[in-house]
Amino acid sequence: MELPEAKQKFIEAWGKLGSEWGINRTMAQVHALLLVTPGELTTEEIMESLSISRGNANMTLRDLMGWGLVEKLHKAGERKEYFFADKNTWNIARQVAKERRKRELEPVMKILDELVKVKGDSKDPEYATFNKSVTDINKMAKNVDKTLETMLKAEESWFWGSIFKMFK
Amino acid sequence: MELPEAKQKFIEAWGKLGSEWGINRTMAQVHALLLVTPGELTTEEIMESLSISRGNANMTLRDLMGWGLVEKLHKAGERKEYFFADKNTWNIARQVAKERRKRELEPVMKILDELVKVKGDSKDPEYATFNKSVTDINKMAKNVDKTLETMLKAEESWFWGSIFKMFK
DNA sequence: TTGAATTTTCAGTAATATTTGAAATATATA
DNA sequence: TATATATTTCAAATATTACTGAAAATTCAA
Repeated sequence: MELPEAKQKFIEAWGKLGSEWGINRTMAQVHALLLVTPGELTTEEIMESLSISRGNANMTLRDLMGWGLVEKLHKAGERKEYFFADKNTWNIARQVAKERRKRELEPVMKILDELVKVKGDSKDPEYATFNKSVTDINKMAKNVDKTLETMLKAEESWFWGSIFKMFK
Repeated sequence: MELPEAKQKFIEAWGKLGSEWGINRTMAQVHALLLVTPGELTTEEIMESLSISRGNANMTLRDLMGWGLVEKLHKAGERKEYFFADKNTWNIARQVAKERRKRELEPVMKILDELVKVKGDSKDPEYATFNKSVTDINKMAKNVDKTLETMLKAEESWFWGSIFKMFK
């Protein structure tokens, strides 16, 4: 396989994976493009390369910056803005984990905390079932949250090293 | 908060979380409904409870069974089918991990394995950047895969216990 | 078998999400 | 300040995904 085709495949695969995980395809594709590009790209080049409109490119890049995955660069004497992605895979994973934790896990945990407090007659199967499910899910959410917290602070090699000690 | 309202909130929250993670809202809601219901429900009861059509209920239940999250039950002398969910949270997490690994991680890993093999001139920044990103992502994917494998085999308390030893 | 009860299918419709493109706004330079 | 260049916005168009409802198929008891 030649490089241009390989890049294309990578962009497609990353886009598909993103869409399966609630991230819009174009956003994942722009990210992928920047990951396999040395240096920086202009909006124009991204539009061209992925055949997307100016508006789409602009909004997508803004979103990616909001996720902390992409940054802007101004070159001296140039009007155009240049975009590049952090290519450190561990940083990417952490950044995604951090944002999803904040945007999705936290709100759900807030609701679960409310629901765990709901009182009722523990002899009533309706209540007992509700309470058990909510309590268990709440515990799991807290475990996931703690694990993410550790991950966010960790060095990559330490983190996987610790994980793999589990196998033995 | 009263039980019926609390159930409603739980179903909504689970549905929202699902949709943020690439699982359709109705599917997550039906699952949530079964999680807070003691015993089993018929298609009719699910339709009624969530205000969805027969067709939707039928397809959603089939999908949930495909994910291994819901099972059918036949009661002696009855024509109707009854549905219930496994309420063990650890089983649910494992089941979801297992399916997503198979459906999404595996296909991506197959592509990454191809892309890692692509040859080129390591002096060429285009190639070097592509190769580094793909190789790094491939490594991370393999680490995630191994971790999932461990999780799939593990007892809940052992798994979290091991994870939390990492904190110290 | 027959037929009532139940489940399944799927074409058509509805709801959501994404994308476009052109106008409005902003910005740097001369 | 004027002008060319670049960015942003957002209503409308398109594409994608999910849902409905009724017809077809299946199932089982009589």
